[in-house]
Amino acid sequence: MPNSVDRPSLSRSIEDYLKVIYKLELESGSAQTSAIADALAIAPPSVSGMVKRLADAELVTHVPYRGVELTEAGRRQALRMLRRHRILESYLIGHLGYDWDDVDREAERLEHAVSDDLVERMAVKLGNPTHDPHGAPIPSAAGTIDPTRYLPMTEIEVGHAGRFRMIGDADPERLRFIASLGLRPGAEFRVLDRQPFNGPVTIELDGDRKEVIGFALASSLQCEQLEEPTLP
Amino acid sequence: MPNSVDRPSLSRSIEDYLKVIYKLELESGSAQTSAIADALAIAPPSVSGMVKRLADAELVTHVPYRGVELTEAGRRQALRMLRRHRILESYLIGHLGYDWDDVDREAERLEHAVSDDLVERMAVKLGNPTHDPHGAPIPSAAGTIDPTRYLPMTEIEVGHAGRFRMIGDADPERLRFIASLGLRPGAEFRVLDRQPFNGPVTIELDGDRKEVIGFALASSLQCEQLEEPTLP
DNA sequence: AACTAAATTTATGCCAGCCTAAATTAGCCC
DNA sequence: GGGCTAATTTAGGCTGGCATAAATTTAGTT
Repeated sequence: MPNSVDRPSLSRSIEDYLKVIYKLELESGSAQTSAIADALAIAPPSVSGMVKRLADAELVTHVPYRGVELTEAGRRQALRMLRRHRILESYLIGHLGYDWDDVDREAERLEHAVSDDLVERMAVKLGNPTHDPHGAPIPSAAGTIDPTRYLPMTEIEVGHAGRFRMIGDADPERLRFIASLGLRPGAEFRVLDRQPFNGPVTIELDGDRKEVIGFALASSLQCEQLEEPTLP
Repeated sequence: MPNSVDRPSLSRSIEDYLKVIYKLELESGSAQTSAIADALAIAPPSVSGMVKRLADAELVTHVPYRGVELTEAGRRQALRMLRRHRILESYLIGHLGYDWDDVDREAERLEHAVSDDLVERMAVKLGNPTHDPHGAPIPSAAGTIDPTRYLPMTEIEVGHAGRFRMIGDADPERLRFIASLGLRPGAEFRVLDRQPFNGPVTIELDGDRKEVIGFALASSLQCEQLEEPTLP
């Protein structure tokens, strides 16, 4: 089986664009120029230029003034980057003593440099995990990913129990705050109170009453709503 | 202690130039434009251009038409790269199952991406080694390096014993050949015969007679000549 | 239907790093 | 010291990837 070598190996920039476009499609269904520019902290015209190149390389399709969509090849590459990132995070935490909250920067640097071979070696050392320490699913080497969608904590109904599944965020400060509340992937809680407009959510966790504050925070906590309250 | 952050962090290209210039200075005492171009597999005019930028950044001094010399800052950066490379090689071999002979490519990619923090974490996991698996000395985090110079195997006198110390080469084929002879850093041998002009060297190793062939090969084997023959 | 605000694209320009071709310099030989 | 050769530098060009300013399109009023 002649490994699919001799693909031109994407530039660091292109890899970042694909990753961001993938995330935007997932979160909001579409990837618009200004959203990409925002996420990459560059000016919108620069995105227009790159989008042209990505479309030429058939990694995205582009409808002018409307936004961009990953092609099959583009999605494959994006998932490959996501796998690298999450395997790297897992390895750095598991084998090199990195903390939950500050591993993202390092993984971000390395994901553009490691070979597929090294990623797979790390995966083996980790026991081929399917989820990273933040609870996020790790795409398989073949490019498939667990499609389960969870709810933001802000949408779980008052009185219901929930299980915290993953944190879709990499900001160290937020991660530290979440960890300080005792929220880890798999943790079960009950929603005691909830303010409208994605306001604070009050939960009971491990017998304690805790307040989860801030729109960006509670809405980035991906949870599953449990049918039967587990804390009656 | 405000860590020396906010240095502009050298580009990948610049890091490669500094590494190559360091090696050339070490091997032949001077670093000339064409030698740099050769080592990096780029055209000489490109080197001229980069040398100008390196000189502007005070990483090298440049005497037109004469060559280039690392400044103190340049040498510091070169040693930092060497430390990264050798720690990475050691870690990949020791903890991720890489082989002696094909670890170089991976380390070469990673050395531009890893953070100093990660390098030091790997060094700790390895027990702060002073030499890598090829026998090459690893610069300290402070930027000092074991200055010991060994002899190429081709210069050890017939009848004398020697100790193999390090292989100054990364070519996988050569490394495999050397490994197949049983030559590992620390191995002791006796020179039985030696052809002039860096020709083949015949040695006795572990009781067997072996022939080390090829100029580039035997001369890249750095050895120490033992005063008292150990195999009488 | 026309006007306006916001998003997007086009037009230009800059820098890093590479290239080739042409000009320059160094080193050597007689 | 003149001339040849090899090494080096200058000149000019290209691509990737960013920027700003100006033009264009979309969408939401009214």
